[in-house]
Amino acid sequence: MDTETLLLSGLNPAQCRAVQHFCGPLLVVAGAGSGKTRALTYRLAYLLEHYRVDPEHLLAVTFTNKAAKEIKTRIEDLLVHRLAKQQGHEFTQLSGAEQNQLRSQVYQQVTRHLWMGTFHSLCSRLLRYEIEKYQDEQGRRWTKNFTILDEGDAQTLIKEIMQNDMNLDEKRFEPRQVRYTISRIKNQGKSPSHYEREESNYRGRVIAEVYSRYQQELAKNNSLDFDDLLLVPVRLFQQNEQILAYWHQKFRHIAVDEYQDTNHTQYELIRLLATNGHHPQDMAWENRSIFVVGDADQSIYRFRGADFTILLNFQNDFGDRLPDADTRTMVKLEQNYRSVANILEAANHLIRHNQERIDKVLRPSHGSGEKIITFTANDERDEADYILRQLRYLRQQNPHYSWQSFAILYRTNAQSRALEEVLVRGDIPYHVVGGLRFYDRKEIKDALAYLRLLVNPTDNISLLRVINTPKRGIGKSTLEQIAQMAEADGRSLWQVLAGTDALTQLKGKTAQSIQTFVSLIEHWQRQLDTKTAPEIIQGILTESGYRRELELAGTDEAAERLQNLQELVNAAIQYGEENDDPSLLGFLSNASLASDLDQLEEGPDKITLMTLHASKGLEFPVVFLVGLEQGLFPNFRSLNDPVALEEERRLCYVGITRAKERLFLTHATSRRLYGNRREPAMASMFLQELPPHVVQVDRGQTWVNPTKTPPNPAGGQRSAARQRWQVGDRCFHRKFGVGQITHIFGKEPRVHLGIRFESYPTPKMIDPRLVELTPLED
DNA sequence: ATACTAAAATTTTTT
DNA sequence: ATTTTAGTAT
Repeated sequence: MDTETLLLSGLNPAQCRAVQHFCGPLLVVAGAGSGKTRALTYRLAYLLEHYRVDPEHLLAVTFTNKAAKEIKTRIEDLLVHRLAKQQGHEFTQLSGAEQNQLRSQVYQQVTRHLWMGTFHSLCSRLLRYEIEKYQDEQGRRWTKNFTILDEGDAQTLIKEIMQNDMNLDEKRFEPRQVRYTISRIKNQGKSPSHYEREESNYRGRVIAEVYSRYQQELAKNNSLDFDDLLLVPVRLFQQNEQILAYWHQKFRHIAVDEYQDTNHTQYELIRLLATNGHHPQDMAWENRSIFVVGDADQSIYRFRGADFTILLNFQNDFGDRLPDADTRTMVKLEQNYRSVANILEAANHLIRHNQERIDKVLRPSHGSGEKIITFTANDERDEADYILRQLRYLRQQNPHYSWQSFAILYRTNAQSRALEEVLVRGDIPYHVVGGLRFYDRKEIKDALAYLRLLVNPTDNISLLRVINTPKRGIGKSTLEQIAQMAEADGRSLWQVLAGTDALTQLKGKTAQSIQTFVSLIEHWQRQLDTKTAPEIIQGILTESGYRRELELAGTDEAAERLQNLQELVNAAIQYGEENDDPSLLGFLSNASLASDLDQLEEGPDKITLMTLHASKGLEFPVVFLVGLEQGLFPNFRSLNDPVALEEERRLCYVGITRAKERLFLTHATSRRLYGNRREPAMASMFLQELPPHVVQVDRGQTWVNPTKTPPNPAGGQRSAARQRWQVGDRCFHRKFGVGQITHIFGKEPRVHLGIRFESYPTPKMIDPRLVELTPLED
């Protein structure tokens, strides 16, 4: 079988057209579940294998690091099979050693040369080569050891500037808001003075001032924030023709996934690389291409600067004006391979309520399936209980469902707590994606700060983080003195500490502590070229006393922290194995840019809890979409803003289209917020926007799948479960034995019983509709 | 310099 | 309700 057949078999005609695309622009409009990742992967493999493109010339931008890894692996798989065929073998029949040999050959020749990753990771990689040629409009410069500030660090820095340097009233200027505004200004490519000219009111002047000081701080710390990571390459390309020319000729074939979530800086970057600054319509596209994949209906990152009109404008931007341009520069993938027809119909019907979109429908490949179930709960606890019951029931009815088959999706991270409590109680294995990232944990940030300080001693933020962690008796007043000395002659904190003048000015004990700290750091710095990252981390943890402090604490929390630090060492080892020339710098970038989703490995069998945003690109046989309440989802901040409301609807569309077989939509009439109850909560408008004939309301009398016969967990004794219980009643439970009712929670028919069992020290909470409970006569 | 206590803020989504 | 921040006592 030749390459052509191998790579095109099993694809539909539209997918084939996308895969076979060689030069010029192509927009692939890919609805949810239409095999877009597959098309992208095969296209890249096809470029390499069929058109013989040198892997050096490919640039592929993915939305997550995980997606990049996946696509790389899949390309490797395709190429490995192909190579085996060429040598007259069937890959799967080769011995393990031979398979590994082929894999390593493909890796050495092809995949290791690919530039594939998120915008941020690709830019940080490019900047390790180029940043020393860059200077900003103030003439400030950075070195390749720059630190990447995460969102939290950026927030803290802005807050410090606002209260320490500028004495601003926090009531009038919320640091969060200011950070957000500055990020927006930066993404529009505006300097502080540029912004001030446009917004010359008081607020505008203040924000411009914070922005200006913030950039100054970043430069002083040799640091970049997430926005700079994208902006600096763009500026560099704009100010230096030769640099742009180099990268333009290197990246002859550019592919971008999730193009609808591209922001203006990212767009500019792609435009520059693809066109070398020429007008795209004057471009000669021989041996060059720009290939983007996206779906405007799944654009959900407007708050981060994403603008889906960039996708809608693609053909104007990169296409030509000839009459048949549309058919030559666009492919539509509308065949959905993921979900049953009922779910697709609901998704199609919902999204049609949006004004600002291009009409498109997803065509089903499967039968209608079960109806979508909606359920109204009393509160978030009741909602979680309902899900627990359904989980058990579905598992019991369908042996092919494992825990991995289920996902619970919600609008806000805070909603996970109530769900988790019930899942723990119900003994259901689960994991939460998002929320607190691994790299955001205190102990991990501390360890990373040590590493950052080693490679980038000008990084004051990291220095301040570690100088007194663990406690060394170097306190606030000492640091203030040092900061003043640094300020006075424009040195960094490290330069002052490492210099001789600081020690002479400070008192004996403090000076001693500082001397010890400085020697430690210098000691580790000398190891940078000889030791590996994991070795250095181990050294830091031991020699700094960090590990000992945790060991002495002896609490569960400390034990967990030690465990996490060990995980960090493991992560560094793994990074070393996965990368050709592993460097500490690379590991640090990786840590700054890793998302929680990237950590998500194929692990033990668990159900998944995550936000709707995090679920993008994933699929599950059964999806529970919870908290469908007006004000929560759609979020209250979007209720008066039609544009924001449409984004919420797209988010709902994304959620619905994650489901392959079953979809459950729940809402609660009352929900806890800030500790007090907020009610009544109206059902989400999105529920009214679903086509009624594919929806089945679950009223709770039958907690079972209403389209089938009710289950009978009590084995014909269901009437027993219907009994009205009273406090003091005695009962028998299959597992816990004889007990007595002590409490009744909730009102019929959804009650929970507090039961004290003779065999159990504390009262158990039992749902009589869920477990068999036989009444006993006194 | 650090440990403890009271108040005040938090919740939209994230590379 | 929980978690972060500011203030005070040791």
